[in-house]
Amino acid sequence: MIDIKKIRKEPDHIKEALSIRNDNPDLVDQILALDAQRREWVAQTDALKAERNTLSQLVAKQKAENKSADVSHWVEKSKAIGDQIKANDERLAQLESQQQAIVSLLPNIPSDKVPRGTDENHNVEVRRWGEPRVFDFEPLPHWDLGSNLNMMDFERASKLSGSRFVVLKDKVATLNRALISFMLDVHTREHGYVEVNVPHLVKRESMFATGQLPKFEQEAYRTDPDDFFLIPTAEIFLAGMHRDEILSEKELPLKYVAYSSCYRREAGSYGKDVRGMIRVHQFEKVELVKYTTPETSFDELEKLTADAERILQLLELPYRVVLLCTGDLGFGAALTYDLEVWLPSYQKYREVSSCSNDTDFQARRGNMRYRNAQNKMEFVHTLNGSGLAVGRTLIAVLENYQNPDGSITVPKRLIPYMNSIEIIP
RNA sequence: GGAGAGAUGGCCGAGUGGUCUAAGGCGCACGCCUGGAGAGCGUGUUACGCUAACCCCGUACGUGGGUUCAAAUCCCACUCUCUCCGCCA
Repeated sequence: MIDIKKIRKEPDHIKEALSIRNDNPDLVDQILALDAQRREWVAQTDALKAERNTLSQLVAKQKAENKSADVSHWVEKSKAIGDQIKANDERLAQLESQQQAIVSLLPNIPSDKVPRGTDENHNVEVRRWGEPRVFDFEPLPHWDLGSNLNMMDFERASKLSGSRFVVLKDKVATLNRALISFMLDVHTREHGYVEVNVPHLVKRESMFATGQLPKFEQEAYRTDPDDFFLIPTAEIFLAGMHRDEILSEKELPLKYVAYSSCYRREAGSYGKDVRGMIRVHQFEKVELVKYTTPETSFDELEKLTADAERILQLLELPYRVVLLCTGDLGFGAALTYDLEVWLPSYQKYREVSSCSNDTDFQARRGNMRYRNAQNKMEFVHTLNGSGLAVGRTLIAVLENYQNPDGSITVPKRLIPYMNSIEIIP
């Protein structure tokens, strides 16, 4: 959520921010018009309430002095004011909810460091790590590798659940589990994150706080009675844990890591990545979230990104880091680095992590504050990033570590997590 | 699913119709005191509106509605939390 005061003070800045994000800048004028009206009504209604209070006090005083005093004059006047207050309050509530509805549709303001651009073609590559392997045979895509091993089953997945699902079996299933444990261990033991195990069902307001709602309702799965949402990422929970709380500066930064399944409808991605398990309705992810002070959040984002990168380095998977341009930035993000791993069958780098600084955007929606050194309340900054998307990392391991005979060499660091198996099958 | 209890400031907690934004305590921040720390003393400690900003001032006791001249306080509905029983991985 963007601060209404900021919108009031620098409307042109916000309009600019909206238009470079391919969003509608006219929303700002709508908001300002509503806000001006709203404030006028607040002032007017407050004045009426103050007047009524004075009258009430007069009545009380008169009655205290003389039980039988005639106060009907005051009483009548007060009654009339009361009716007006009631009408005003109704109108005010209306204006408030209208304004709120539009403000909650505004995305975060991009940081100055974000390159301008309309779409992903304007993203800027920041660095590369590792050399894509040169194959002396034709590398297979992961769906062929998995099916040939009889460890990846798309037919049964779609028979039971439909398209965009996958069933992992045998040692590929174990490899998947190995990746999860490995990632969690590195982040908790070496990077100082606290492991959290989260519910996969959350209330509507939790989806609002992190920015998934109201704009992206069609992306989420919802349960019919009870109105729960299946989390599209553990971020919903991690970045919402301290909702309506006041943290102390001493405990910042807070660092959490959670492994969870993620559920996404992938509405509007028809025809995209239809083969394999690159884009499925249910996948697993290890998610990193930090709560920081405003002063340190951008430095902490660099560290968080490095923490995620470390997983790829330890697995010796070649990747690159991309700075997203304004047009490609997510709803709540002020600055985002994507990590993209090399996939031989695609001859391309594909996203395995997205690390963002959401600044105070989520903190405002979720009312998450801290007391600074001057004892003042301030909104915290929240950051999040995948560390990493497990399914896509699994794909990267299969494709990059494949052998001519269709077997898969287990990356060194995963061997202890694979019951010492060094090669699949 | 059945029965009950509760929701007040950063926290605990008092307040059952007017002088209550709200006692008392704790925490925290700042100042005084001190060689330093502690103790002690003093001041402050939410949001919105008004303001260039500060002060002042006004409004606000889970949410919404009702009764009343007047509601934290009485009535109704809702939401959420907790306890017990039942069911259950």
